[in-house]
Amino acid sequence: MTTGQKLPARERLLSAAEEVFFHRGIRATGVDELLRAANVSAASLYSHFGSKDGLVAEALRVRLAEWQSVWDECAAKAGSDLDRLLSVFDALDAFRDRQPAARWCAFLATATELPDAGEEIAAVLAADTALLTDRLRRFAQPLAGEQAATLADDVVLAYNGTLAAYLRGYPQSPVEAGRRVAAASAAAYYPGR
Amino acid sequence: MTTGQKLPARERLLSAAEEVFFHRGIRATGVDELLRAANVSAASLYSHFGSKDGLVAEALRVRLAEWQSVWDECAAKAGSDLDRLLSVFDALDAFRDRQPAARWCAFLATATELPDAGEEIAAVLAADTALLTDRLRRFAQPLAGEQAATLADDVVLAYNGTLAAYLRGYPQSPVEAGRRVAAASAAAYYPGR
DNA sequence: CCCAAATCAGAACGATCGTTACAGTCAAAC
DNA sequence: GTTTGACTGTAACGATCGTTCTGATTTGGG
Repeated sequence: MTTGQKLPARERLLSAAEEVFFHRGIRATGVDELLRAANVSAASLYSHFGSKDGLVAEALRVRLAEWQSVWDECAAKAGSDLDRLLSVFDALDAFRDRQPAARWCAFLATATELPDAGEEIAAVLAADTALLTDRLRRFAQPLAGEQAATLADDVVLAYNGTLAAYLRGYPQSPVEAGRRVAAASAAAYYPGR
Repeated sequence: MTTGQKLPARERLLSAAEEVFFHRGIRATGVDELLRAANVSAASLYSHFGSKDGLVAEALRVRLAEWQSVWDECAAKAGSDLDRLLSVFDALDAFRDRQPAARWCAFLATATELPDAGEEIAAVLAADTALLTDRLRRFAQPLAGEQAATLADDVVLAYNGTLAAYLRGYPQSPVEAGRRVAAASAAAYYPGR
């Protein structure tokens, strides 16, 4: 089966939600299909999460926390200011290695699938963008000084483009291309060059 | 009303589909809601397009043709090889001026919303990517020579990132940032520098 | 052992989905 | 003036949606 049998129902639900919602799509996956994948009864879902949207929100929160911790590790390994700025691409590689389920970015996909999402879901999507921008602005500061915010914009854009490349199927090596583009952008901000 | 009353039903359907499918979402919009927006009866929809998916596919084909023609105009105005390569961003500005309906990219949004889309829809999405890559590789040739394909990859990635920026709400000026990123990438390929 | 919490299977709810059928209306073409 | 074709409004189809309910079964701690 897709999920270990001995975990409590709550964990099985989150695990199945990650697999099926972010791979086949949230709206494309009925609750019954999810329950079958998680090997869980309907009552368990609604007692734990209140609604399908509640489960989606919690799955997104879990995913955001894991993404942040993976990025933490990659950023800590960076040997230079530039490496630290580009560590978001290392994190993308590492994250996708252990989460091969999602077709592209779970947060952007959710924003597309649920344009009228409740505030609980919207808050997680906003937190993802906030994590990205805050951290990249901090990492860009030693490289670009006063222009750190603009360089961060460039890296976010390259990051967006890398994620969308998984969806489009082009370019074929998204992280490689994204890192190259981000590095070229960063080079333009080096003082004295 | 949203649509002129004197156009034939087929045109009203396509116009409403563009507005409502690509703004509120395809799955989020029921057929009944679309029929009300188009001021058309259900029988007209199914006699003209066969199914909801058929209408989606035709709306995407129309949109792709318009996008291509807008890009044609912008590319023709380019004053240099670099301008021609970056004209895809001018086209994005021009296209979104007259099509303020879509939340971000109709093709990538459809790929997200309908991961199991039929081949009719999938063909239009593939055609969009093919248009993008073929043209950008041609435009990149005078700038990057043998590395034209790689430069085209970079520009596609910056273009992807620009589109996704509309969805994420960041960076706040997507086209401006996308153009800047693409230009920085292109500069790295100039021969003799 | 016993109690209480967790979880189960399964039926059923009303709502909405995409689609089809039916009969009536209108305008132009012959 | 009649015929034809496009289009209309409305009702209904079966399927699926998210959710709730009932009642039995399992499970772990005192």
